[in-house]
Amino acid sequence: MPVITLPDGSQRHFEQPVTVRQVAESIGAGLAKAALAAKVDGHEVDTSHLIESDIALSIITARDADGLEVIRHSTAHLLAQAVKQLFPTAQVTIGPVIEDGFYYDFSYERPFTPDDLERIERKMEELASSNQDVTRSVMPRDDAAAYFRSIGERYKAEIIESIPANEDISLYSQGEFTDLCRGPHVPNTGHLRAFKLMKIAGAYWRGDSRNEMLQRIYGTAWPEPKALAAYLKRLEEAEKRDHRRLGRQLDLFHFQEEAPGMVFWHPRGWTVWQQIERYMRDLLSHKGYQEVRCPLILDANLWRKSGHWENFHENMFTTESESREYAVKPMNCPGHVQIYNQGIKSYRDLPLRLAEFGSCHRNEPSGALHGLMRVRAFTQDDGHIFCMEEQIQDEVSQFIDLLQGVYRDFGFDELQIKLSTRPAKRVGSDETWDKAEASLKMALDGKNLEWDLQPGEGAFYGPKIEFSLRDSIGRVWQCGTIQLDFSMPDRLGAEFVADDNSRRTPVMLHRAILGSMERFIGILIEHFSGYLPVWLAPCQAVVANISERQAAYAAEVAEMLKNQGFRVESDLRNEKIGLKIRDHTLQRTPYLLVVGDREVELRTVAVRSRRGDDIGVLPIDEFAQLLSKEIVARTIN
RNA sequence: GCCCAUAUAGCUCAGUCGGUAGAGCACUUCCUUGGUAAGGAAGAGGUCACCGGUUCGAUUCCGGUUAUGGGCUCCA
Repeated sequence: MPVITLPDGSQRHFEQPVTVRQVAESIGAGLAKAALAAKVDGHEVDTSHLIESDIALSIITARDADGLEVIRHSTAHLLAQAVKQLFPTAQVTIGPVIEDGFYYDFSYERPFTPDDLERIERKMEELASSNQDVTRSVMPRDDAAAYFRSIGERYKAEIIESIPANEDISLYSQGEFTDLCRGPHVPNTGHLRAFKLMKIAGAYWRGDSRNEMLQRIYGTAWPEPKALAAYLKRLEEAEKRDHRRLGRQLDLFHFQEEAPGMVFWHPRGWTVWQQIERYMRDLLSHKGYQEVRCPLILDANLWRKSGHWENFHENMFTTESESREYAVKPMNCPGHVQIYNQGIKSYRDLPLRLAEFGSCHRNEPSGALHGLMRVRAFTQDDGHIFCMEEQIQDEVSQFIDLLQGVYRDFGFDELQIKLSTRPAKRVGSDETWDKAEASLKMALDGKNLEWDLQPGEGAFYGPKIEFSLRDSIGRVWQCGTIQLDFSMPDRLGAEFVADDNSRRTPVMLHRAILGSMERFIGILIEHFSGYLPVWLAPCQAVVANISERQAAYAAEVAEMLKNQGFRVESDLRNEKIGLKIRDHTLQRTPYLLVVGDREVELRTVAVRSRRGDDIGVLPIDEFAQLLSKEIVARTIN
């Protein structure tokens, strides 16, 4: 005689065991119809679940986040069912829910084609509208494994066999199709009415590149068609802000076949770069860093000593001359250690902070390249701090302040922090790791920051903190990092004279705020959808004349503003003002200064923003003040 | 690196069931001197990514290469 407590605190008494569905019916017919699954004392169950004892129950519908997951998971099963019907020899593997949808991996004799995808989707629609009941059954593990082997599902059987032998396995069936699954699932395929198959891709079995490549089908699923349409719209909008597309449209950079993964920066793109570099340079010099510059090519023996050759030599660009082997630097730290090693350092010299806009080359796998986000030639806003163990916490703390200020200035308000601690394979004593991890924790907690622990995820040479920012459409990008290194200073022979006249090895902190300049600019372009803040915009204002009569004045205004240090161009083309407005608006130029006869006479400019706002008619120096203010404040508009 | 797809004018894309190609925008010239998101006309522009094969003939079919896109794996 179960007593069921509902989320609102009310209780329902039943004379005998009831299913979730019956409970829902007792509350209302609408809820019974909408019920996809339920939570019983926090555990997710199907609507067919039988309740025999007193529990707390909440019904899950499509409106709940959990409900959406159920829909997506059930849609993945629907996909598998459709594939099995159309391609009986295909074997099913796994089909999990992912952000915005799901995928399902199949093993099949040939890759699926876009045509197949359409056929599968049509079949899914057919199956969904045939309103098949989805039923759950339970089987001992070995029986389940034997069952899947008997129907030729080798991968499923393998998955089941990796589950402990004494556990029961739950299976879900709809029509002729049965799949291993923890559940829960929708009670009937009729609940699945807004889905779309998105793409096909190869994926390795169990995520291991040594294994067979499976056919993965990605799909998206939503509670209703409207939500699906909104999602597709969202994808379209995201595509419009793709930095590769904007890079071409705004004439910022290009790639070409002769230099895969390496950027040709155009004047406009390079202007953005220079603004960022100048900003960082000023800031770092105020924060006690000294900027340096190291050779791009170094003897392979140095990379052997640093340990990089052993681990990454496949990914390094190499060259040779006069029988000597060299490598193009994939990172800057060994170079910085060479600078540190010149002369004898005293503990009084520490912390010593070296910074470099370090040009690095890594021969990334061709398939990994992606616009500015993953390149082979990149520039890190790199820095290395040589210090004593007891200085770590303070340095980390200062670094976090610096980083937060930088992200704020670039218009990122949300920060995610992860602390990665000692991995199984590591160098350095436990005592050193204890101290190092504690310093990082204390630095974070000292600022009241929220952070996630990633145990075991640190580098073999030391623990690290990673900083990610969230962009305007919610994507998270890891940019900043600070890593302790107990290994390299020792390997490369860095030391200092301590206050007791002993020789000691300094701790080295690797740190970057933007990460890679290329990638960061890519992120900025997408974050702002090309509407870079005035302080970063390659061109801050264009002076456009209405007719030829004002050409000289327009050129004069542009010249005056340029002389004051603003990035201003003039547009004296023999075109209507409407066209010029369109062109420069599409170019995301923050301000368009229109000059006609009226403006010439009063020596003013009619100011229009790229958002289409009429700022009014201003004297030239008043506009210059407005621009200055925005640049200093790093206003985002 | 692996799987799939794609590669035609500066850009976005048509097209050729095998007979060496077309649009819009951009570009050049001319007309127009126009007040807040596209004024008009004419012209020029392509080894159809590259290499090879089949064929009387290949941009088209086949194979390879390279690059790009979407994934997978990887990212010191």
